[in-house]
Order: sequence, then structure tokens, then C-alpha cells
Amino acid sequence: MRTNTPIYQRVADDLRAEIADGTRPPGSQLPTEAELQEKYGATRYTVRQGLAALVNEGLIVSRRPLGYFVREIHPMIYRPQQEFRRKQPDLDLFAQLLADEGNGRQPSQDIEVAIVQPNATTRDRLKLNESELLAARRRTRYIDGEPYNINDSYVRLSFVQDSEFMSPVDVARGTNQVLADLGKPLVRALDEIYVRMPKPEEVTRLKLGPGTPVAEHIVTTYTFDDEPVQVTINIVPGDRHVIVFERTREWPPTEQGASE
Amino acid sequence: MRTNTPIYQRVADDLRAEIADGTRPPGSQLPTEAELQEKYGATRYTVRQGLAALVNEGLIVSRRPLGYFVREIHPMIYRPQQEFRRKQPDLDLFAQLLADEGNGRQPSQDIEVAIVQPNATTRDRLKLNESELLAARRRTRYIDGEPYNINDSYVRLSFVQDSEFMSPVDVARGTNQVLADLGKPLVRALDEIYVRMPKPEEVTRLKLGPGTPVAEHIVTTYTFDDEPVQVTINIVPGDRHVIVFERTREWPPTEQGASE
DNA sequence: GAGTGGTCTAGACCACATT
DNA sequence: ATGTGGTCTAGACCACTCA
Repeated sequence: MRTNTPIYQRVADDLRAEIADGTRPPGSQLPTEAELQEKYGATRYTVRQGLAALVNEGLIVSRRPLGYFVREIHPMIYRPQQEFRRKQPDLDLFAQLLADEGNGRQPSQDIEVAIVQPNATTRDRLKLNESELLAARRRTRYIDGEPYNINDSYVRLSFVQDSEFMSPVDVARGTNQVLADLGKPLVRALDEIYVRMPKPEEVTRLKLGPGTPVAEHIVTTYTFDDEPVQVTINIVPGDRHVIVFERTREWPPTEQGASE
Repeated sequence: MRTNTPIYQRVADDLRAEIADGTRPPGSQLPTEAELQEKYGATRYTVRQGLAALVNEGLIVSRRPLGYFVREIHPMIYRPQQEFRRKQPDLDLFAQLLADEGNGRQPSQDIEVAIVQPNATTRDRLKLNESELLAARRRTRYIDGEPYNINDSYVRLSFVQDSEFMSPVDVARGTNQVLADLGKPLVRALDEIYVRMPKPEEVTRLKLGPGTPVAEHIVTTYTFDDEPVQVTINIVPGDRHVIVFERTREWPPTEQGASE
């Protein structure tokens, strides 16, 4: 049997194995390109190809001109359920979640509001006709000044014009409460999660490193009579979040519960 | 202001823009490396760097020796909720989901059972002590022969030894029913979703192209008295799935619902 | 056989953080 | 000042699929 593994693959495989088995712990420095050239008797191009593979897997990062380092990740909890159910009017949910975790990191956010034309995503989900405009409430959320996620909400402009929804500051009672007060209580939500590589705009807005995928979490919320009211698009970087939710069912299952 | 964008970046940016605006639709062929060299007056290395960037974003694929093509994706629905609640004993859930979608694709699966030592993930979630062994039930699911996802379940060996759980064929009534019959009805689930690039083993097992992230969906299921019974690890390729679930809440919210 | 992308060599100049 | 990685040139040989 021939062993025709390309050299750059062997570079990648060897380093990956050392990272996986703990020989090279998170934060530790990898050999320099020059050292790898020597070790494998290959040119710079070839060892760079191997390193690039690991970068694109999100395993290592290059900190020029210091060298390559094993990536460290610190995911925080992202909880769609709690977000939907929250009621406490004092803090923003985001702050609550952090408080849950009991660490001392400082949350903050940017809020921007705008009037926009629907794109395909929002138009389909809100069942809009062509001409209808949307109110957009766009938030970027930070921890200790580092961006953590993007949270953009869209509602028919006619529903929220001149309401607090359009005010680019934190709304203490929550925008869902604002919508409820306007006669649109949200009682049902449909969640979709797409997993993909980020768009360049998201890379810059969230300062994403290479090899960092994102979850696009789209929430469509409805009133009792199944009228879609709001679409929220969350962009959640994979290296900074775990998405967590809980489910229960009655036992033994009723016909109702079982057929759902 | 200087415009010092590297050439390979311009190659990538130009092509990405053309893909985004529909000039280059999914499935269409991109210029060859030679054509791009000519267009940008650069060497092969440089245009390859630009193309590699798009490959790693999951936007294009190389089909040697045909050339580069804009990627086509066909996501199917992945529904954690239904999976948990399902009851119908005739079909495997997987077949049900496809039936829901009404397309004619043919599902199939490989099933493997094994006795394994717990790894960190399963040990933490099942609160195992050192020596305890696990029954592993590993499934790879296919559509029309193409792998779609991985679904590995782990239960304390002592719970399921000599039960149907250990039989490497489809269990008509569902393995959750088997556990219920063994006195471990599952009434609560904790879901965690991690978004990351795949490990090499996952790349081969699921035939993933470069630039394809995965969701690692870990479900820990509990009895009424919060005893963890089963850990299921699903590996869900981002290019073939949308994760979908629904939520409702009572309105107006009760104290109970609100503080949850 | 022609043309594609995959792998690789052997050089070069540059920007930049640390020392 | 040194050494790092970032960008780039100009070649080469190969494996593979398609006509």
C-alpha cells in the first residue's frame, strides 16, 4: 500500500492530533513556519497550506507577527426559550443571562432603528404585500466591549410607528410588551436555525476569525390567531455561544401530546 | 486614502458579489484559474488564494478537473421537538420528517451498537462514576444514499443490557419506548447546540465539502425525578438542514410562566 | 489529447509587534 | 533590529475527466 498523503496534509494531521490529545493546549504557541519547513523538509508554501487548513477548521489562529496559537474559546449560554418567556422588566435579558452565569463580564449594546423595505426572508414570514414597509430595530450586543451577537427585529411599520419600538434606546419593559400594549400580544414562536459560514459583513460586524461559523436564528412570532407580527434575526457566532433550550412532555403521553 | 486591498481579496470579493447578486446562480461554472490569472494579471497562486477563500466560505466547490462551480444547497427540515414527542410506532421518525416534506427521496440508515467507556461529554451529562460502561447506539442516516446526519445515543449499559436497545436494527416502537418499558420514561430534555467546523472523522463519515460547518446537537433526557438517562449526540451538517422548533406561552402570562 | 485543478519548489519584498 | 506571518512571482509535474 502506498502512502501518498500530501505533505501539507501530514502537517495538518500531526498538529491536529497534538491539539486533540492535549499535547498542545489552548493558548499555546505552535511551531513557526520556519520550524515546520525544517521538520518536514518542505517549502514555506507547503507548510502554510497545512496551517491554513487548521485555521479554516477554527482550531488555530495566527497572531502576526507572533506566530500561530491554539485557539481558546469561551462560549456563553444563548437561550432562545428564556428570551421568549422573559418578563422581568428591569434588566435587558442579555444582562440577565450573564448574571445567570455569575461572571463579572460587562454587557452593553448598540441600538439602531430604521425604516426598511422587506427582504425575501422577512416578506415571506410576515406575509407582506409588495409595498408594505418595515420598522427595523437592530442591536449589536457586546461583552467587555467585544461583539457577541446581532439581533435585528422587524415589524410592520404601521403597527409600531411613533411607539417605543422606534426609539433607539433600551426599552425597559421589553419590546414584546410594547407590541402587546399595541394589541399584538405574542403567544407563539417559530424558530429556524441555519448553520453556515458568515458573510463578510458579519465577519467585520462581529469581528469573527477565520474558521468561525455562525448560527442564523430566525424567530417568527405570532398572535393567538396566527397572525405573524415580528421577525427577529439573530446572528450567533459559533465560537462564543452554546444554544440551550429545554423541553418537557406529559407522561404517559396523551393522544394530544403524542400526535403533535 | 490608499486602496491596498490584496489581489486575492479582490478576486474573492468580485466573485462573491456576482454570486450574491445572482449574476452567477447556484450550479453555474466560475471562470477557470487561467482566466482569472489573465483578468487580474496575477499568478496562479494568487487567484487560487482568492478561490480558496470562497471555498472556505462554503460558497463554491471545485469539481476537478471540471472547474469551480457555485454551490447548490438543499436543506431539509430537522425538528428536535418532533423527535422528542413522536409516538407513532410504525415508521422511524426520520422517514416521517421526509414524508412531511412530501418529496420522493429515499431514507435509509446504518445502525451500529457498541459497549464503550464514557467520554467527558457523556460522563458529565449522565453523572457517571469512573468505571461505569455505556451502551452506544450509533446511526448514520442517508437520503438517496447520501449521508444526512449522525445520531449517536448513549445509555448506562446496566439499564439496557439484553434489551432491544442493543439490537442493531430499527426498533419499531422507538428506543425511547424501550427505555420507558424498562422503567425509565423520558419526560424532560435539555438541548445544547454547538456550532463549529467538523472534525476530519465527521468530514469523511458525512462526506462534507470544505466550508461546511456542523451543528452538534446534544440532547440529555431525564426521568420525572431528574435522573439523566440518555445522551444523544446529533451531528447535523449545515448545508443540508434547517433546525426548526416551535414555542408557545400562555397569555396573559401567569407568574409561573413569567418567571420561568 | 487537451485542459482542468492539486501539489510543490525556490525564491522575493513587506508590515508589524516585541526586544 | 529581529523574526514573525502576509502577499506575490515564475516556474514545475501530476491525476483526472471529457471529448
